[in-house]
Amino acid sequence: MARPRDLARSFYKRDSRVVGPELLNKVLVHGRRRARLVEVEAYVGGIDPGSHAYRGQTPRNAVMFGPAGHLYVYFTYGMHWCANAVCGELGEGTAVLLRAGEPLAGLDEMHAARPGAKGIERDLCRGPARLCQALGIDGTLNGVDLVAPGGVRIVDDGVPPPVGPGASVRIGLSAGADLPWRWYVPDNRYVSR
DNA sequence: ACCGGGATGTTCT
DNA sequence: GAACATCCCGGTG
Repeated sequence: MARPRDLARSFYKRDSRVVGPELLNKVLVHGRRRARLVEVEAYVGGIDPGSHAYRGQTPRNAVMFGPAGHLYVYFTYGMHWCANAVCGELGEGTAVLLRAGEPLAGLDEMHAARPGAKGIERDLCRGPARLCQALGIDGTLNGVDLVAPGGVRIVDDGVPPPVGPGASVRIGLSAGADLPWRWYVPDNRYVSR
C-alpha cells in the first residue's frame, strides 16, 4: 500500500491529465469525514480555455500556480465551493477538480452539513459543490497542503484506480467543452449525472 | 422520468 | 454588465 508520502510525489511535476485518473479510488479526508473519489476532471494551464488558469494568474487562481499537492478551493455561482488538487510544476497552473465521492465515514456529519440531500446517502457527495459541502471544505481551506496531517488530505487506502476508467467531456463548461478530460469509476452509483 | 428557472455574489470584460 | 468548473425546487408527462 502506498503511503501518503508516495501520493505527494505523484502530484509533483506531473500533468493533471495523468494524475486525474490515478486519483480515482483515493480517499478525501477532512477530520472524521472520508469519501472515496469516484469522479474527477483535469484542468490545464495555458492550453485549456476551460481552466481558471487559462488567462494567467489572478488573486483567485493563485493557488493553482503554486506548489503541487495543495488544495485549490474556489467560489462559484454565488454560493458554492469546489475543490481541486494542484498538480504539475510551479507556475504551470494545472489541477484536478474533485467532482464526486462515495461516503465512507463521518456520514452523520455529512448529513448535518447537507440538509439538501434529505438523508439520501447517494446525494451527499455527488457533485463538486456537494462534495465540498459534505466534507466541510470552503475558502478557509484554499491552499492547504494535501499531505500534511490534520487538514484536508488525499490518502491511498490500497484500493487501486480502475484499470479502464470511464471518460467523457467535462461538465458545465462553455469554453473547452469538447476536451475529454473527465474520468470516473465505471458503474459507480456515486458518480454525478 | 425530464425539463426550466431561480438563487446568489465574485470575477473579469 | 455578463459569465460562472452548481444545486435545488416545482412543474409536467
